Amino acid sequence: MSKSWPVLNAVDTVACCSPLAHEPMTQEQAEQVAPLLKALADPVRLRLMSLVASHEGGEACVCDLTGAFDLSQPTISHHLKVLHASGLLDRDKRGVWVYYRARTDALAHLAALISAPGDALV
Amino acid sequence: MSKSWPVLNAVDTVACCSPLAHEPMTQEQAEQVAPLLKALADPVRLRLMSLVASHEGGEACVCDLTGAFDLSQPTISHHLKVLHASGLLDRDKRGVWVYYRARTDALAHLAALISAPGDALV
DNA sequence: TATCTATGTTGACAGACGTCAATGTCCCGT
DNA sequence: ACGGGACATTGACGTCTGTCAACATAGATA
Repeated sequence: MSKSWPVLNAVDTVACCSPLAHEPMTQEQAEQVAPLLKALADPVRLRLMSLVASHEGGEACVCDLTGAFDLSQPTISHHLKVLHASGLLDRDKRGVWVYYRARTDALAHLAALISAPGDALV
Repeated sequence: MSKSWPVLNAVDTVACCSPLAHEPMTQEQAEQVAPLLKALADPVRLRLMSLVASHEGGEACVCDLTGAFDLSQPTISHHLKVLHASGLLDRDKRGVWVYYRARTDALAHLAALISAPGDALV
């Protein structure tokens, strides 16, 4: 429980710490990273991330997304909020529409953390 | 909804499908992958994976793990069961002890799926 | 056989989570 | 100013999840 480093948000923590298998994670690191994975660990949110990331221009408005699911609009809005709050989606309101964009850097850092040792981090 | 490919377990699905941002995931793919992420999306299980993966020999018995947490032994056993059931940990009973080993291939495939397009899959 | 030790299982409980209907807010066109 | 469309928030509901105490099982050893 050294708690020596400065306060970082979840994405920064993912960016700074070692791959899963290189050395044991501290409890603090785990508690910072787990919410990011939890945000991704839902079928609807996984598809939302995928739809946004693969959409032309790298961004999509809510109206592009709701049609892909058999869920109510508030439910989609809720999932987008979770992804935005965790730092995996950027939010940009333009006029009446709200556009979401995938934080590919956050995804890449998460991927680097999960993968086996030997994978370099930025 | 082509549902044309044969039944695969979660790890195989991760191995076969495209990175998150390359093309939209199908609902079926998302429902196969999400449980893997959900298994990782807990601070205790993240640290368990990290402890096992970074332990000498690449494996660790339960007795090596329980001491790192302020949790009861049944709780650790429960988390290990979740990780094993999802295919992220291999289980090997030798005598009285049970050894767990990280499925680095599954982790690598998960990481490849999460990361941005351009990352090749095996 | 009896006992000890390492690990898993069961049952119960509080809290978190996904979902929806209803409502609210903001912006644009008329 | 008014009305409508795009999106968010609220409150409620059932379900899932993490945790523990108690108990069960299986292997080693005497």
